[in-house]
Amino acid sequence: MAGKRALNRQHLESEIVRLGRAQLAEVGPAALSLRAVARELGMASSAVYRYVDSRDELLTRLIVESYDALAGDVEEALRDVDGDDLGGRWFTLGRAMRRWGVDHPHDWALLYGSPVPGYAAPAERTTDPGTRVLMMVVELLCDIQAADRAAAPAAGADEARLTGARLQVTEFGLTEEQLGPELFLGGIAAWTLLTGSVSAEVFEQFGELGPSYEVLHDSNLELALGMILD
Amino acid sequence: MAGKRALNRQHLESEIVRLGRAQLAEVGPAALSLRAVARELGMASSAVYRYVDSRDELLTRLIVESYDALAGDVEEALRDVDGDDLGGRWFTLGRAMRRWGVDHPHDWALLYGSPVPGYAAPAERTTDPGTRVLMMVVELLCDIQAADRAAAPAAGADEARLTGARLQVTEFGLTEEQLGPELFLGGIAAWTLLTGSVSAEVFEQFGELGPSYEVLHDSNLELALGMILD
DNA sequence: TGTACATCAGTGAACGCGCGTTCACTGATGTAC
DNA sequence: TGTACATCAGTGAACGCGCGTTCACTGATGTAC
Repeated sequence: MAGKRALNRQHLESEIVRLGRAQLAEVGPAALSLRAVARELGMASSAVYRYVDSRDELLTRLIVESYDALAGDVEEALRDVDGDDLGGRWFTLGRAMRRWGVDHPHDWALLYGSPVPGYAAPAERTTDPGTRVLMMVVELLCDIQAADRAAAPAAGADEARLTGARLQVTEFGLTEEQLGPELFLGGIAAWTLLTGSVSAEVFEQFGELGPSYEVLHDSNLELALGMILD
Repeated sequence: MAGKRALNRQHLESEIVRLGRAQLAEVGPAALSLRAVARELGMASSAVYRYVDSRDELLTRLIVESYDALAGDVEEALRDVDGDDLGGRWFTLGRAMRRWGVDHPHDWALLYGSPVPGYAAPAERTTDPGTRVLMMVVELLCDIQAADRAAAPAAGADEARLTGARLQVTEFGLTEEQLGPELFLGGIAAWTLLTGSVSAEVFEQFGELGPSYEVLHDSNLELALGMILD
């Protein structure tokens, strides 16, 4: 039995998320409206409540789905790269991330932009998908350390900074043998520069530079890599 | 003559912006409402139109005022620093910027977060205040070059990247003798890492790390400095 | 296979609220003579 | 200094629109015997 209802349900659930995403692109997360989705679906506004608990829940679904789409793209890009090519992995990851951000600017804003006022993402649903790409970076960092190719540590790293970093490394479930504090700090900076670079383009912080943003991003990736590798 | 009207006008204009800023912090830029401001002012909603052209104009005023407040804070912090202490200038600028962002998270979001859907900032009013801090970084870069203390350029900077950078340097009204393309690219990366670092904290992208963010920021500043100085 | 009952999908009205902006108007402040 | 007129501030009603969410209800799909 196909299960007419089950099928319809599946279809409508995905339609709602799809239309929600279109909404998002037009009016932004703060103005995301269930009524507008219902309208577009040709249903009474009350009907969508059969499929979605509330406006905020739709937002959560959009967030989770976006994190997964981004991580999926990055993962796929990394599949074609030789694991031993540490620098190549970083560039590939960084470029795939930019690609996704530029292709889905509003989804990028949802993940890495300003928080939505009045909405708090439920950690138990967003944390795991939200850290997938970061985890790939951490993996890369560990491989860099294993290959003994970590960048020379920054000059002025005092003790306070290093003990803080050690703490956070253990919070990731890693030991210092797997990921030293200096390399960890370099990784955080590299990650921050990476996301900042994509955000700068997506949010047009330098105006409309056009294709130059791609060149800038490569330059940023290069400099970021210098903080973790060599 | 004091000019009762002129005085009142001045007072109300600043009150409107002040209340608008409070609004912003509560509901975000997308939901910024003139009616709510009027309510808080105890006036009819139509009355604020004597002082503000439209909702979007209020948003513009908030943006311009925020850029100026941020730049003012940074400028003031820099006044206490020896101009020859190039590294000190960078740290001071970077820390002042973080301070302001952390103290005014919603204003930071307005300047460096997701664009407000349906609103386009009028370039003729926002560009100048919006680039004041960046200009201080550019000044620093020029001074670094003049002191012949630019960081060693990144390894893989190919010709395409450098000519792109040269173009942008001239768009800043500078010559290559004042600011070379490699240093310019380092400056962009440093700036991007700086804003990304503040945004990561303000937008709580690593969750609530608490005081660790300050330590991370210092680490990021240090690594960013390595891309421009030495 | 057919019937009886339970489940689910979708409706439409309602509640109570919000918004930006315009417009004709009253009453106070300012200005020119 | 006083009066006549012009300017400005603020009102309140209105237009036309939006929203999230609940609730009693109809009619279709599914299930157990």
